[in-house]
Amino acid sequence: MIKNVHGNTVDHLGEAVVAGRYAVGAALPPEPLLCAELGVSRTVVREAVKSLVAKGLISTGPRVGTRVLPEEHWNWFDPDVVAWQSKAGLTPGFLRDLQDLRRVVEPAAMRLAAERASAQDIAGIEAAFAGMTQAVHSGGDYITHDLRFHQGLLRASGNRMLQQMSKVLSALLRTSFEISTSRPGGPRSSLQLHRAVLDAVIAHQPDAAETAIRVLIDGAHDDIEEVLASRRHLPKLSKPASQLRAA
Amino acid sequence: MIKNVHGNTVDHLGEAVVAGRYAVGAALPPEPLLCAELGVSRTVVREAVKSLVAKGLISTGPRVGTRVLPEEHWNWFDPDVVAWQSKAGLTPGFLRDLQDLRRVVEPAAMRLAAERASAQDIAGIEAAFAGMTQAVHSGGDYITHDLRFHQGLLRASGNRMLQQMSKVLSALLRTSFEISTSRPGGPRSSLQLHRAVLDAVIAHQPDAAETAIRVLIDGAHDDIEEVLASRRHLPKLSKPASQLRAA
DNA sequence: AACATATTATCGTCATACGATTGGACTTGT
DNA sequence: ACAAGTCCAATCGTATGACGATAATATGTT
Repeated sequence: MIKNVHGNTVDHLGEAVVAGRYAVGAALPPEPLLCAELGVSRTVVREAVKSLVAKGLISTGPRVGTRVLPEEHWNWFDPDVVAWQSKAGLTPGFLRDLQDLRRVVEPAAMRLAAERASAQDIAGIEAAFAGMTQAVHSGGDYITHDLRFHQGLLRASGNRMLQQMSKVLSALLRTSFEISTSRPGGPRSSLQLHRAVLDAVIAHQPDAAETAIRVLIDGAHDDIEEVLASRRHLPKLSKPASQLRAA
Repeated sequence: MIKNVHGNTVDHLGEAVVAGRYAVGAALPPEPLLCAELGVSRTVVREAVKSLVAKGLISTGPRVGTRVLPEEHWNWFDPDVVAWQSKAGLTPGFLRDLQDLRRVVEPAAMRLAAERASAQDIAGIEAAFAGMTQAVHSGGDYITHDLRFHQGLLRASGNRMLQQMSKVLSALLRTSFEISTSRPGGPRSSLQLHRAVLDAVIAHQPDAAETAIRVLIDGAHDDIEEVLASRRHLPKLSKPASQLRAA
């Protein structure tokens, strides 16, 4: 279980902060206490704290302690931060932000991809699509290939920043996937929609690519909104898969 | 000059990595050497290295050393990373990525801002605009207020991720500003364009807001492309202001 | 009551030592 | 000579102890 002390410590502290275990502006326990709690040396605690500082989660200072920064300082494009948030439970607000982002970014990225995608890009996306197809027909890890599919398309946009968003958006895609698989015929129809996007990109048709991805996104959007509406009384949506299957 | 050892060390190393002083995949000097170079203890070097690891710039391992990761791992939404890149010199490729991003994000964000902006948001943006106006007429720090203006609008979108992009986009805005001020009547006409955006947001008119920001963005876009085209023979565009004034 | 001063909790930095990992050199057997 | 297994050493990883630096709090003085 224990692999490397530093990584575990960063995850533990990062998770605790993102989950809201310490209020914004409040101080974490002093370093000696954290050492005792986690059973590691001060060296490890300090390096872990520095990592969280680098991600904008906390700030430190002599006498003032280690304090949780307001959320607007958190680096929401950091894969770790998003992972911790996902683990702690995706709040409706966070999901909505992700949906906004996706609706802004993916259509534009598809346009760029249709204009710029290289043969290598296409090959990678085709491979991902093949994996999705196989997963639907003969069983397999659909979500992984689905993520690769979207990641490949963003990469094909040839833009560093758009590319990086795939890491963040994958949190939304995962949730979306959990929902769509709970409906009859979800994956099969989804497969066609994905194919349409890829075909448009291959044919270098930005308009068609944008239209196709919009259909895909809107479907996922409606699914998620429906679930959010039906669960409005719950503060958080954690472990979406199990909750949805129970619904 | 020397404020805090850790911050200086992180900046020094981060700058060196982003500037390409060490090739991708190559190893930085071993920790003891870095200690000697920078005149700090190993503790400081290690914590600085951990910070860069947290930002996705490098990875470490026993015997393998501290190696520079491929650029796709770099966290381009981290304010520090962008700042180091700006300091090292904005490459044409980086500027183009930023322009793509801006053209994707800002119009959509203006729509959201027009729908959701609170009175407090508006007040902040008005204050920034007042600062811009004053800077144009009676002299002052135009760029700071300009950045606040755009930052305020992104904040008004009510979306955490869009909000964070202001930090990244400000690198582009700064460059754009340097260029526009070098043309006759640049700031004055720019002021009108900004006013149009703000008015549309206040009036809750998403379409008008999007149209207005597009005009603003396209103007900046053309300016930058023109400069990039005229300087195609130069590998990097660093210190754009002085270079442009000399042109 | 206002201001200057001392106290102290907490992080910041340094120094040293040893453990853990891994790439490369070395040895060995065929 | 070559392949496979073994050993070695470079480098990061972790632990410990000490002292300096900083800023909030308490204290004292006018």
